[in-house]
Amino acid sequence: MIDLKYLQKNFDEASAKFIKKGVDAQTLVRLEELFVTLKSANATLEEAKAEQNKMSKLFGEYMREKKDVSELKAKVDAKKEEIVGLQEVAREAQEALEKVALAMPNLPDDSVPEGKDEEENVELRKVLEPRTFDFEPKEHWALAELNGWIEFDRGVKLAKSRFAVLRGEAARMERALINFFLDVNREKGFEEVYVPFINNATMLQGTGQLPKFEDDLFKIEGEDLYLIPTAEVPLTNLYNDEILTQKELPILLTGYTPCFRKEAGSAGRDTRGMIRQHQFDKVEMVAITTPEQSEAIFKMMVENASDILTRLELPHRVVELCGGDLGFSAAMTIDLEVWLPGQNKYREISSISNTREFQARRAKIRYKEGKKNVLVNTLNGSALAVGRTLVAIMENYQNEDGTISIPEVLKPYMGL
RNA sequence: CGGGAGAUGUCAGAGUGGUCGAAUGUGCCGGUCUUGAAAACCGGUGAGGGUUAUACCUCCGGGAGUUCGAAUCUCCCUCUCCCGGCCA
Repeated sequence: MIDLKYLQKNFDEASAKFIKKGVDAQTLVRLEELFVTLKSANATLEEAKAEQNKMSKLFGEYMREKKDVSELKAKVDAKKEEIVGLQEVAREAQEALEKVALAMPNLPDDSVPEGKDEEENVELRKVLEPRTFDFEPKEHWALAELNGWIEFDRGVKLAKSRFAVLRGEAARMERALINFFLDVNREKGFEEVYVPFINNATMLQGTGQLPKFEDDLFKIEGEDLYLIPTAEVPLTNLYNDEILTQKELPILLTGYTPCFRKEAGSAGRDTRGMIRQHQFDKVEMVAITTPEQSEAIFKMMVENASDILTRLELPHRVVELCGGDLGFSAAMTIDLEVWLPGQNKYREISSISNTREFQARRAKIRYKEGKKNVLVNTLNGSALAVGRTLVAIMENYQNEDGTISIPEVLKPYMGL
């Protein structure tokens, strides 16, 4: 959630920033109006309540002094009726504001490059040279079939399209990758956490998936519960509605979870293979920091994810997202894209974002700075997406006969 | 899933219709004392909104109701603990 007071006081500045993220001015004007309306409705209501409270206290005095209360009662009753109406006005104003405000994306940082979509993202650097093949490298689904690693059709049978089954060595590599990622993250100071894979609506709203992206989530029928689309949800909301001490910050967390996404809007893209599935594994990093700490932690998280790819000897590049490509909650995002020789392009394998106070305001995560309660900064990033790493290993480590070599760092994890 | 008890500030725990945002203890922060620490003593200390700052409003698990007035009474829901059932 954005800071409505900031919006009101610095309207022009805020709208300039929002334009970078593709929010139209009309919506902003409306939002500001709703905020002003709510404030005045509340002021009127509270004034009436103050009068009523005062009269009720008087009532007690009258009773004690055995004075006649019938006149006072009549006045209070009239005031009560007035309050009912005012309350309704205030409630409606509140709902109208929330509806718009909760659907409003985060403001991008000043440093974020201008741009409409992913075409205008900025490559910061490349890490490791892509290997040269003396044969035509295959795409991962072809390799999956040759090696009996992935069964797409049986996954579809068990659930529906975009579910897959990993078999044998592939299943073991999936598990090995999870352990490897968690170990590296732990080395870097992240605490390993195991969380529920099902969270309630309040938590999903805290991190920004609800109410706007309900269609992308798998909901449990008849319950106020959803399958998590990323570990960012449970890890960040671990501290939902809490006030932390400054001493305990920064909090660095890592956890493995499967992720469940409907991605209704993605039909037609990456329909083949493992790139876009309804269920996938991911190891996530989450940081809860003071505003002063978050820049440095953000860099560290990017370095860490890049380091993991380097240890796996997977060529990749570091890309800064432009304003138009930023996600809903992010103030800035850096993606890591891994080289896929079969597809002959770089594909996203990690996304690291600083949401600043955006999620903290929604999830009410604060820390004590002296006497004051201050919103934390929350950051999240993949380290890494497991399924896509498997794909990258398949394509980068393929041999001419279609077999796949195992990366050195994974061998101990696979008992080799 | 069945039976019983409960949900109050960091925690523990009082409060059963008004003067209670809430005793007391504890924790935490600041101070005195001390070479330093501990102990002792003194002071401060819930959250959100609102205001330049006060006023003022809301919150005692959540929601609805009774009442001039609710932490306190009624109803519904959720959660926790104990007993039983079932179970990895």
